[in-house]
Amino acid sequence: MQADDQSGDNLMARATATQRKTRIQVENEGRILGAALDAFSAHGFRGATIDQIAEGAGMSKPNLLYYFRRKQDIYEALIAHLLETWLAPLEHIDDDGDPLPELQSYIRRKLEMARDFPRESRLFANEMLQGAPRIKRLLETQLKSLVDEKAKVLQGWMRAGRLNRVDPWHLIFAIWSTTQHYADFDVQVRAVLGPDRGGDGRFEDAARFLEALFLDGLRPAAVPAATMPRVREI
Amino acid sequence: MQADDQSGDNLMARATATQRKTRIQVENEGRILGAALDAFSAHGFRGATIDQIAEGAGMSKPNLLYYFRRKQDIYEALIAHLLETWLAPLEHIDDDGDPLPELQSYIRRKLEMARDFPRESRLFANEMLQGAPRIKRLLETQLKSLVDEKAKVLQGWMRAGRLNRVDPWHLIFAIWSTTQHYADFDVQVRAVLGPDRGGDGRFEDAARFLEALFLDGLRPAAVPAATMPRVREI
DNA sequence: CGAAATCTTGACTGTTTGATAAAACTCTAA
DNA sequence: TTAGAGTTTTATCAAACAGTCAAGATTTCG
Repeated sequence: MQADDQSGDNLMARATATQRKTRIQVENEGRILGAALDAFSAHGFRGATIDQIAEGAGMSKPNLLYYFRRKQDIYEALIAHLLETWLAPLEHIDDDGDPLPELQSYIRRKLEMARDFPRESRLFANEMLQGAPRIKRLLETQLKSLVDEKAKVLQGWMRAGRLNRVDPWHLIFAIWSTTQHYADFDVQVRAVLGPDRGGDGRFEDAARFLEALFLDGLRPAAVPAATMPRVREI
Repeated sequence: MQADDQSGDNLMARATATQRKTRIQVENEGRILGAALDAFSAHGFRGATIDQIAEGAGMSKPNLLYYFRRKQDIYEALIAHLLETWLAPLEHIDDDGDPLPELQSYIRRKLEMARDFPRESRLFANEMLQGAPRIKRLLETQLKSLVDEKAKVLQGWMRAGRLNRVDPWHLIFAIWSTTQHYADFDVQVRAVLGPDRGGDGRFEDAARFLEALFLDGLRPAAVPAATMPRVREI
């Protein structure tokens, strides 16, 4: 652990004690973070500029810097908030549930996030492309332990013959990559599908395809009953 | 097609006619493009700086600008070269081959590219994240027609009962995303797999997993012979 | 109301960045 | 060997950039 605990909250510095947020503060910070999400998700940390964000938020640069003292503070506020929501669906996978429905709803949720929060997905992708300099430690601790935990759930299902035996870590990677692809590579997806199929229906088509791929691909094979435990009802 | 055919070759401009490249030219352009690939793939077009690239190439900034007059020229030279190599594996899919082996070798080739050319993969990803401003037209024409062509090959196999019926376009997206994930999200993959499994063996594990996922998932289902054409020998 | 707290702005600073000009140097081929 | 093509460097520029400051405007609340 280290001591770089800047919580994007520079107002604390000038106030003597912790204090409630003003109406204007809430409003402006929201506008700033929204504009910053646009900028950072499209151009990365270095490529985005404060002027650009300020313009997107409809305020002057010094005014923006009144709420977030440094460019980094805005970025870190976004990243911190991002990680929370980004991992929620994975946490939701339930050991007591049935394998295929659990995976199905996980895939669906991740795909919905790609559809509804594409900027967040791109921000995350951008951070990864840069080598995750700001969150590498978090990935190695928080993320790793969460994924390890869920991988063991999947392994349990596989041992019970309720799921085809594959590497559970790589399975999770595959679900991440295929779903997030529809946010991160949206331009490409639209361009390749063309005006007809690249419209709003593309997410439903993707959902259908991904369920076919993962669920059929992972359904336990029909093998002689002697060599493998019976599949439970689903 | 359009007329923006700047082939990153600004030396033509000052020479009266097309001329052969000097030893030094070849050497320096190579060093520049290598350093630029590092910079652009990690920080995107806006985030990368000429100074950074010049330093990576071991030369002064004005010297670099002698070979490529503008930052954009370097970037465009990279992108142009990238698209060629990036689509080669897809073109290689053979209508006359057998479905599963063809897919298997395509997946393997794409995964090898993620392993051997991660910077190229990240450069491409970065361009996508920014909305592909410089190659959108190419995606809509060249890429689309190539993917359409191969999707029809897959559809033919599906109609013949040699491949499970899924959306072929989304199948191609899935292969792209899962394989490129190992280049673009490399930090995350390493962090999650940990020091033990995140080493050099991760690509072989990934290959094993992806083949299990795609090939088992796409193998034609065992259905009554009457309802579906017989599977050809493979 | 009116004073304190909060918010906004214009003007500014030092630095980085993309790009240019011209002089100086090096290589190459006749 | 030497003229000229090709290469490198020094010096420089204007714009873009992150961030500061103090003064003015607005909101909040007793």
